[in-house]
Parts: sequence; structure tokens; C-alpha cells
Amino acid sequence: MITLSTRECSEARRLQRHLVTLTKGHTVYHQGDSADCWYEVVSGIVRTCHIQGDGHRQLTGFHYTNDVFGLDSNTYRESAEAVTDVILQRFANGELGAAGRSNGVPDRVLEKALESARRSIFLLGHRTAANRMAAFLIAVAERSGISAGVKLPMTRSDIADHLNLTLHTVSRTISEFVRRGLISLDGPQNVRILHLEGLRATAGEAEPESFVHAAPVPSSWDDPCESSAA
Amino acid sequence: MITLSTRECSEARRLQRHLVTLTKGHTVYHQGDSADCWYEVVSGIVRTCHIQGDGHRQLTGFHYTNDVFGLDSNTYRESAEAVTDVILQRFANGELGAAGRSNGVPDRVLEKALESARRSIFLLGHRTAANRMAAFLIAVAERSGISAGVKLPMTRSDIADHLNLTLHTVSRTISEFVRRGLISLDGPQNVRILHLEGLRATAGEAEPESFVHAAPVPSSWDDPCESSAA
DNA sequence: CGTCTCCTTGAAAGCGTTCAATTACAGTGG
DNA sequence: CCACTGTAATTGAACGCTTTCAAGGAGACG
Repeated sequence: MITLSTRECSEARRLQRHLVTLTKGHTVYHQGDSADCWYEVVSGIVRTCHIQGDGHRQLTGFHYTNDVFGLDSNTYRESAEAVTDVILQRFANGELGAAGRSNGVPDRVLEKALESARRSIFLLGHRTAANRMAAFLIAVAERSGISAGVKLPMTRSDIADHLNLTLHTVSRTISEFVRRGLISLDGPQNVRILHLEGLRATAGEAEPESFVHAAPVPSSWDDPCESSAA
Repeated sequence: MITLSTRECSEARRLQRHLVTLTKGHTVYHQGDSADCWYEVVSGIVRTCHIQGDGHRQLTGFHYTNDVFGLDSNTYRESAEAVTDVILQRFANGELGAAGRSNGVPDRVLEKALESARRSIFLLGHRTAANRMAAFLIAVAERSGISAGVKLPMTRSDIADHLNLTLHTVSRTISEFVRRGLISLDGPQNVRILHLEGLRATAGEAEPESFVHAAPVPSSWDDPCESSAA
């Protein structure tokens, strides 16, 4: 199921590997727990949540099949919960080096985690509710294969906490997309994308034709002093 | 000085390593360039910016001494620019494996990048302008050592694009903090933190227990820091 | 001294939140 | 089968924060 290079496979063999099954709504680990394992999703969806001091919940990611989560150094700074029934593969962290947990996690796993974090940053960077919601739908659609329908097994509240909006705004925005003919709904969880280009434009990711590559910054970096080290 | 383990050092020796010097405002690389190097900041501050299709600029991070940036797989999805005069150490990516660039980047570097990405997510997850601005000031202060004054070499516009606000809101929020006695300014770039606990509370990161000003927050903070809780 | 860039501030408009009510639906027990 | 219950989703209306539009000020530099 999991695709690792041969080198990574031999590394992984040294780790304790377990399959974990959880039903919808249950917790994989809590924020503040000792972070001695990380996980890869075999099937289902997991959400990672960070609770701030004032009680605000921030959803730092939805993790689908082959995604990894739980790569924290000391204690988990977010909790992880099953959005659907899930099967996970658990990996033990190597013993803590001087720099904290470091050994035993293959490069590719860290890269995937970094990739995932970046997706969240780009999502949150969109300005308006419609921007963020459209970008989110596109992201979910791309993960599921754009094909026909997109499933949203998470609640509106989950989406809201992921996009830093309220569930009301999420609901209203989805309704607005339906009115505009961008998508249609078959129940709250089943979305059909009718007009992908329109969604892309709404997300702010379409090229407005008008400007090619507005990068007036001079690339004056060929000449600066450059010296090789050690 | 870069601190790497002996194993990482031997790995790093296989890489091409160069020192790069850039003056304020110049570009390290552009979004869309082929991503064949990553960088570590030796001195100064670098910002990484992502430009969306509609022209909106998102600032994905400020990178201080010892921070790394530029760890992209194929082409850079953000550009990197010098906020101040900077000295960087450039590392060549290993040759591209089947999974894209993977070899040659030590675990610790990927971990630092992941850490950095998470900080951005947590920042953007704060709800209001005051929340995000306070959290940003605290983050910058912690990086610089809380000590006395905090320097903000980046422009208000940079901060705005990092927190997903407008420069007007950033400016107004800073002014409000001054009015409330949380900070004082000595020129736009020099901040002195007068009431760290108040800032923490504003960021939403204080425990609800220590919430004294639950409701109104009048502008009677004029008196500098003193007993906030009990 | 003029120009430039950056920062600050006022006023009005727009958008998202908050408060509040209604609807839809799954599960449960009569 | 149907009422009852609880959770999730939708929608309306008013409020308020952030943006937008507009103007003015503070330094740096030639």
C-alpha cells in the first residue's frame, strides 16, 4: 500500500509499525500528549486541531490516504481526530537525539508533511471567504481526482475552523456557489463541480489575462560576491 | 555558525556550498524558477512571497538567522527577497530521484522548514487583526530574545501580506496597541514591549484563568506594566 | 527644497460575525 | 409507523471589524 523507496523501506523496517483502526469521531492523540509516534493514513480522513488558550479551535489540516501527520518534536501541539472511520499506520519515532526527534523519519515523510503544511498556508492566505472556500473545494477535488462528485465528509464547522471562518459563512458561501452555478449539492456532503474554471477564478488562481508575470524586480544577483565555503 | 551533526556534516560535504551576499530589496530567486538550491540565513532577514493568479501577494514567512528556505520540489512556488542586507549559505539539491528532489537534504533542515511553516499556519489561524498582530509581535520578540526592544525591519505592507490584512489595518492595530499601553514605538521600526502578558492575552494565547479584562478593555492602560492578574 | 517611499489617520462602504430562527435528517423508543 | 430528540445545515437581520477610498505627515535622498 505504502510506496517507499528501497532505502526508505529498510529504514522503516527498524521502526515499530502498527496498524491502528479508529471509528469516526475518535481521537488519535491529544494536544499536549508526548509525541512518540507519527502516522500515515491508510484509509479514511483525519483532522488535526490546535486549541488556543482562549478556546479557539484551529484545524491545521485534513489528512487523506497516504498523508502523514503527528510529526512533532516533543509533545503534540495539535490533537488528531478521525473524521471518518480510519485505518492508520503508526510509526515510532527514533530515540531523541540532541536536536529532539530526528532519526528514523525518512526524508520523504518530512517532505510530505511540509507539503501539507504549505497547502494550509496557501489556503489561509486567500483574502475573502469565497476565495478560501473555492480554493478549498479545488484542493479537495484534486485530491479525490477531479472526476465527477466531491465528498465533504467533514462538517461545516470543521471547514470553517480550517479556513478561519464561521460555519455560517461557510454555509452561505457554498449556497452562493450553488446560486452562481459553480457547483451543485446532493445533500450537504456531496458536491458536484459544474464550472471548475469559475471556481478557479473565484479562488483567485486564474490568470486575468491582463498581466503576464508582474515581476518588475531586477534579478541583479549574478554579480554579488560569491565565495565557496569549506 | 551552522550546527550540524557529524553525519549531516559528511552529507553536507558532498553538496556544493556557497556564501551569497545580497543587499536589501534584492531577489534571491523568483517564483517559477527551477528549484535547484535551498538556503540557510547566515545574517539578515529574508521574506518568501507567493503571488497568486489574481496578483495578490502572500508572504509565507520571514526567515531569520539559521532559518532555511527554498526547499521546493521542482520549481520555486514562492520568490525570496532580502528584507535587510543578508548573507546566505546556498546548498545544491541532490539529483532528482524518482520522487523529485529528496536526497541530500538533512532531516534537521526539513524539520526546521516544517517548524517554520507551522508558525505561519498558527499565525494565520488567529481570528482578528489584533489577535494576529499580537501573535506576530510575540513571535518576532521571541526570535530576537524578548529583552528590551524589538526591531521590525520589514514594512507594514510586508507584515500585512504575512498576516492576511491590509497595511492600514496593521498600522491601526499597532497604534491601538500603543494607545492601550501594550507597546511603545520609537520610529515605525522599533517596538518596545511594555506589557507582554497583555499582548499574550490579546493574541488569545493566555489561559482563560488569567483573563482579567474579559469584557471592555478601556483605554485606562496608560500606566505601564504592573500586576495584571492577582 | 522637491520628490519619493513609507506610515498614519479619517470616513464610508463592504463583508464576515453574531444573534436568532427555521429546516433537514438520523437515531431512538413509543 | 410515527413522534421525539439531538445534531447539522441553512438562512435572515443587525452589528462591527476590516477594507477601501482619500488625505496628510514623517524621513531619506539628491
